[in-house]
Amino acid sequence: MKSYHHGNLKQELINCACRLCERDGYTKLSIRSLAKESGVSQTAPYRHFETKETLYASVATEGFKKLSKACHIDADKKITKKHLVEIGYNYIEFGLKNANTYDLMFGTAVGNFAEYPELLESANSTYENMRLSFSKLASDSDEVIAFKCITLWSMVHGLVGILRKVQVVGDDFDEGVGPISTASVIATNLEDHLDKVLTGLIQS
Amino acid sequence: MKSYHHGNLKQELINCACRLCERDGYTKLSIRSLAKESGVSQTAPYRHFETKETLYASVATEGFKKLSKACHIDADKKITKKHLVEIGYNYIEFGLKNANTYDLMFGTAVGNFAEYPELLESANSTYENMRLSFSKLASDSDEVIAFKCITLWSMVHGLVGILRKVQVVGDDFDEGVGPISTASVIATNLEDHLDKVLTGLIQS
DNA sequence: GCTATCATGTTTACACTGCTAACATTAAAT
DNA sequence: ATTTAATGTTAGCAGTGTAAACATGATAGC
Repeated sequence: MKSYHHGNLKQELINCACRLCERDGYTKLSIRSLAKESGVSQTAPYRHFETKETLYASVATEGFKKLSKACHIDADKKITKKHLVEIGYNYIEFGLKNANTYDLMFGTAVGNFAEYPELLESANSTYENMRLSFSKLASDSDEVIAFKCITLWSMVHGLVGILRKVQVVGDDFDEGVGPISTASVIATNLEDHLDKVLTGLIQS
Repeated sequence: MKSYHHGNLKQELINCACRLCERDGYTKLSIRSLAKESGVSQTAPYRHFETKETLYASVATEGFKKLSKACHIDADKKITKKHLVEIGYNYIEFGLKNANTYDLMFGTAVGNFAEYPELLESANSTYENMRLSFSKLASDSDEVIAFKCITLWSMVHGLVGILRKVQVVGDDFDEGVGPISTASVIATNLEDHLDKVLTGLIQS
């Protein structure tokens, strides 16, 4: 006894899209398959998402919320360098374990965040969280804090990219000092690595 | 008086694809439009590229060759830290000026480089060039050299990603210490920034 | 030089996609 | 109770990747 109106279609579409995006990558996701999965007509999603990019933006928004949570450090306690390393580590872990969603968040599938207020908000809040943590480590100026924060972010962001690129090739290629094995070494000693870089960053 | 056989179709398709990919982004590129552009039937490209991914791989290969060239330092002269900063700067410049091609090289459009020998070769050779430059700076062990090299690479790779993501939003958003203006500061002082990070890296 | 072969190009066709327009149903507002 | 707006459906367009069957012509062996 299915009613004509679904009742909760938008949220169900988003949930479904998040699941399928992460499972198969966002390129494999089609609005039509999504509609079928929710037992609704092919064009029903268009009542809730103007274009496919709008749907992508919703998935990316969810992604930033999860990333925010993964990188959150309890604000009450005193922040040490160890905490920052932890943030970086958690960031990288998120990027590697949610690789397909991560692509949607940082790739070009969603062109301009400013067109999607919720997305812009969730992305900015991820940044604000990180910045707050840095601000509790030392009494730097706002500019220096922001600078360090962006430096850490680009560092871990870059590592996610390189590690992923190198992982898929497989490790029977460059025994020794090639990019694959080197990246592996970095990956297995991530905390050490982040610690070194952050030490340089914090002291300067 | 056009002959049935084109004569140089494969190379023309690659050139055309490189141009269109960089102009419109690889998602806008279709095999059919490419064929039309070369004045040939819709399915002719399939005689030269098994799938669309194979075509992508060719474009990415060209990309790595250009990147290699952009990051090349003349091997004869003595390498100083300044040269490494220059490499990093050139890398970032390439990533920003060839953003769409860069996506193809480091995104997920081409899944596994190992399936495309020429691509794997050109990507590895980019890495080897960089590693060679590092090896001429100090007498580190191969492992340390590789480590530093991957660290610089992930650093600049991450900066390209963050800078691009933040650029499209526009700079009338977060006056002061938001990610946009901070990234702008880093961008306009790229040499300084790389110098700082590299100094920490080289001394450790 | 003649012919068989094979690389390369064409035509046709299928299943899929994003998206629009016109219409149907029902919940909410007046 | 009636109007209206939100949400759903159906039909259809133009475009896509790709496979199969066929056409053409360059080239290799006789």
